Amino acid sequence: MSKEITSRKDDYAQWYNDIVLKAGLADYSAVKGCMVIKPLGYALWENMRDVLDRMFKETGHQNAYFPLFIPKSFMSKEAAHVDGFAKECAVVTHYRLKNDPNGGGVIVDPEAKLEEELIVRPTSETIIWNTYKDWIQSYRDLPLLINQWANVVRWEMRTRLFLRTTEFLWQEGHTAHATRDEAIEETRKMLEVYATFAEQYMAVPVVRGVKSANERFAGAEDTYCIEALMQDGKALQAGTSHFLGQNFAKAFDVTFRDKENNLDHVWATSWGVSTRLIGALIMSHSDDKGLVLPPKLAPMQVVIVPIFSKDAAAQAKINDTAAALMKTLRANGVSVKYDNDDTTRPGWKFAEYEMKGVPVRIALGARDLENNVAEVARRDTGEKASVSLDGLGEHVIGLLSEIQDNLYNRALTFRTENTRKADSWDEFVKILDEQAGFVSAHWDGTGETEEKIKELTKATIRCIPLNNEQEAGACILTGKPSAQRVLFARAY
RNA sequence: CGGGAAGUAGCGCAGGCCGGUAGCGCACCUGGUUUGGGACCAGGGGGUCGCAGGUUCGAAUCCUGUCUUCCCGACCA
Repeated sequence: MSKEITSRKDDYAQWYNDIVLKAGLADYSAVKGCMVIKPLGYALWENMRDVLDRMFKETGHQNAYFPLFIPKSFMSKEAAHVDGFAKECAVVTHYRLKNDPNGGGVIVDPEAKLEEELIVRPTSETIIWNTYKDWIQSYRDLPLLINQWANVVRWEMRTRLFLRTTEFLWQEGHTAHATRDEAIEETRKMLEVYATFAEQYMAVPVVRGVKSANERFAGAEDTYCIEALMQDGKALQAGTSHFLGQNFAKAFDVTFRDKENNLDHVWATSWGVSTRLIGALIMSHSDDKGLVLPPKLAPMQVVIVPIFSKDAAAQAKINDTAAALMKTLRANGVSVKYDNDDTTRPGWKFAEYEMKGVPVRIALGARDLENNVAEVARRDTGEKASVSLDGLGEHVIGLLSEIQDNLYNRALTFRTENTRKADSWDEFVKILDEQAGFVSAHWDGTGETEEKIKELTKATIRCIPLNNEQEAGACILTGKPSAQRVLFARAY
């Protein structure tokens, strides 16, 4: 296997693939469009999931689980929803195989055709709302705040590791409320949970905003989103939170009695983030040496690499020093590994842990111990320093926190530098072609104009930022009046 | 489904025009020396050259067909 990875600047897509494959996050699988998430990738997902799950519970949500299969008829109950998902559904038509009477392998048993086909969930609104009908009778049953950790399948034409796979892992929250305002508040609250997670844990700065009608979730009244900017200047939708109005409640007839005994449909939200976040993480921080992980999510935060010594006493001292350091770090909740594998050499280990994104590496050799120091290398900047063994544990803990902050600040600076205002069509196109990034520009508010801009430039409206500054202007394409700028970009 | 490219060892590739013993790098196995940025020496294992036909004394190589994969579009978290 080649040890080199393609440079970010030469071929960003290839660089991204190299990182995923060579750092050992995931692999292509036997099933086209699906991927195998390898232990490192899965450990990362577990860490993300643990933090998010805690945040969901702190905001009053409970986990539940709904079926993988959805009766086909459910999909047609909400008109916009079926329009959005019909083109990418996997369908189960039979429930049995049999030996091929003509020899060879097995065939689908034609006798075993399902009366009603089952859809492999592309998202669970329909099956969940069909269930909520039975769970909700009274305002006393509200709000209903449920989250599900699950896999979903969307039969996409083209896939990319983590960013768009046929099957992916995610969480989907589905809530029901007595009032419109309460549901909107929930939608915004969960958006803020996502934004906090992205910024404080992933160290990825995000723009909180609302989608234009064209980009809205199929069946939503409003789609809120967090948008991040990747290192190649393309935007990535990192999470969405939808205000569903009463659309699904009406489609599945979910009603409740309020305190005055009036009957009304409930108000709904849904929100989700997926393994795509791992793609966002990679494309925000990593470099030509491989993955760079934020300390708060890294499965391994510190690795200690011994420089073996032939002198048994010196070697024993190296082992003892490492053991003491590990004890201190573990007592402080830091995950640390002592890599005393003697079949690979230090240089190989250095490169390997850089590829895997381990935030801090400590090298311990006889020469260091004579001077009562260790070599401490940080992954984010590549800096190496000799640090005294006295208080090394505290130093490392501080360094992890510093790396976390540095990654966020670096990404924020990148985004700030790559967010530009355009006031004319020429300027708009020029920025997209020559510099990429977010472009803040006036738009006349119509779907037709948005569509036209997408056709001409491949750029879409990523969002209308929340608390957007109101400013009179003219649409960059049509010149019609506009009350505010919106954020455009080419996107994943 | 349109437009490109490629299928040869686990991975990455050469060979192909000009048909004649199937090669290289990495990885793997054994033994030894090593260990401060992807070690070195010696030895070893592994391939019906995508598949099916054809031409030929002889095909990885030429011809025909076919299948698959990847990249670029349409679709999208």
